[in-house]
Amino acid sequence: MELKLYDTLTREKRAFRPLDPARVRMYVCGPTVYDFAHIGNARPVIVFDVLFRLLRHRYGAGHVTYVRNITDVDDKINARAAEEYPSLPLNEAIRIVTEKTERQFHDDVDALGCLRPTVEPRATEHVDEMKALIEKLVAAGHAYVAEGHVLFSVPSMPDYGRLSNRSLEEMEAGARVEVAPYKKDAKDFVLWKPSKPGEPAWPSPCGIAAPGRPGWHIECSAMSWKHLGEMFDIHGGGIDLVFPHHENEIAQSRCSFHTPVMANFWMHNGFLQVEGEKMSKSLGNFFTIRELLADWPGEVLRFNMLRTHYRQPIDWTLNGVAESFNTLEALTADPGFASSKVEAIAPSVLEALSDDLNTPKAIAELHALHGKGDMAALNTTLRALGFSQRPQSRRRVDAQKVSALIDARLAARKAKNFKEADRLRDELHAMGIELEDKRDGTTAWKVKA
RNA sequence: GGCCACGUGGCGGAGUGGUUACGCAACGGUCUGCAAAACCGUGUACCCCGGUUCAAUUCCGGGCGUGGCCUCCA
Repeated sequence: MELKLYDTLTREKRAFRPLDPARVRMYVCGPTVYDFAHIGNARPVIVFDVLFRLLRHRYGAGHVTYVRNITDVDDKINARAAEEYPSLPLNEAIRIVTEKTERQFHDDVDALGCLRPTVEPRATEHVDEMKALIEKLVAAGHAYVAEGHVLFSVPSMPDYGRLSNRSLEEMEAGARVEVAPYKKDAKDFVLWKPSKPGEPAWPSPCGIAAPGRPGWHIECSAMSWKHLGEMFDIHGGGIDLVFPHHENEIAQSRCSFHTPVMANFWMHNGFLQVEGEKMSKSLGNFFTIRELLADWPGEVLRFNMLRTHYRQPIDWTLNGVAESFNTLEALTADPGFASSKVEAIAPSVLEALSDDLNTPKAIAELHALHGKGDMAALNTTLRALGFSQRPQSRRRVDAQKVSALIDARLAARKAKNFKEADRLRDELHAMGIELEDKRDGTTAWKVKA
């Protein structure tokens, strides 16, 4: 069956046909590395990992190129570096912050069962490409130099705004920010700006004497160009990036290369709330991936994320995660799951995923395989979806104490002192220990989620 | 204010113009000293108001609610 994907640009679900089936190309906006990634950041990483796996399955692992950038030049990074390492030169502090954060990010998403992208380009290693694009845009009349800045001229692109479905006139009316005096038009955005002393700086393009640094959007145009070409198949990210980030990427890339589209499919994952409220530090419901991994296995977090379709809003709740633990534990109970490393996607699951990544449906199909007793298909499909191990509770227990209590309970049972036996079981239960009396007279136990 | 999503049983969530989604939880049963696990069984829900229709949760219009973007943000 064919793969159908929803395209934000055309607002329709349609058949996916790669420009070149021998090289399917996907770009996803990656993290700005200045702090631990939060659970909202995890959503696109997991969602597009599933898509990456699906594309590899359909076109062959060697025929899919997945690029996810690392933004390592940004005001927030500078601020964090200055704050954490005030005694170091800023550039050195920045390097420490970005490298450390990148490692943390990798550790976190590895634990979530995500494959590494084919390429993870860093913005600071693509400044030459950014400058080349900026030069092209100026030469083509789509950008201009003003007071050491280079600005993209939004009115120079008649169909600017198609992705976010807003017309130039509408944006005119909605302008709320104070307009910098050097801008020809309020909507124009920065491609290059001067660096303040001490800030990261590179020789400027377009004959600007003072050193500068790139604007926010140009890096993605540059890195996708370098690694995927002038046009490619899929561009993904969070729905909040539609405007202005992706809109501006499109403007930069299309006006540089005179292409009808930048990517054939624009995919955006929905937002995440926590316990029914917007996640924010002030509400105290802000969770980093790292914090959640302390309490829950990564595969449980992954499963919980995939229970909701990627375009739907997701309400991240403690109850939901606990339910995911139980469900995933049941689905991975077959001993064959742990022993086999074979990956394969069962036809029913493939069909669900091929319908715009319908992961809730796919999970229902996993339950159907489980119900039918088709454990081989279930196990290999789970692995293909990135679930590599059965969830283990993160509760810490004193195993010696547990076995002592269990021995005492077995003794009490033998003596038919059932009141004492039940009391001991309750005590263990309070510690999060679930008992299972086997037929052979022994007692197995496990730690609850 | 403009633009855009979403609103299904206790919870998650698929899907459909007329037939049981599925899962979790709960409840009943088998099993057990009692439990747990496992297995069997039990749930007729689709925000509101109009319209179209023989028939709407499903299509159309309006309303209400929630969230997102318009400024850094997945």
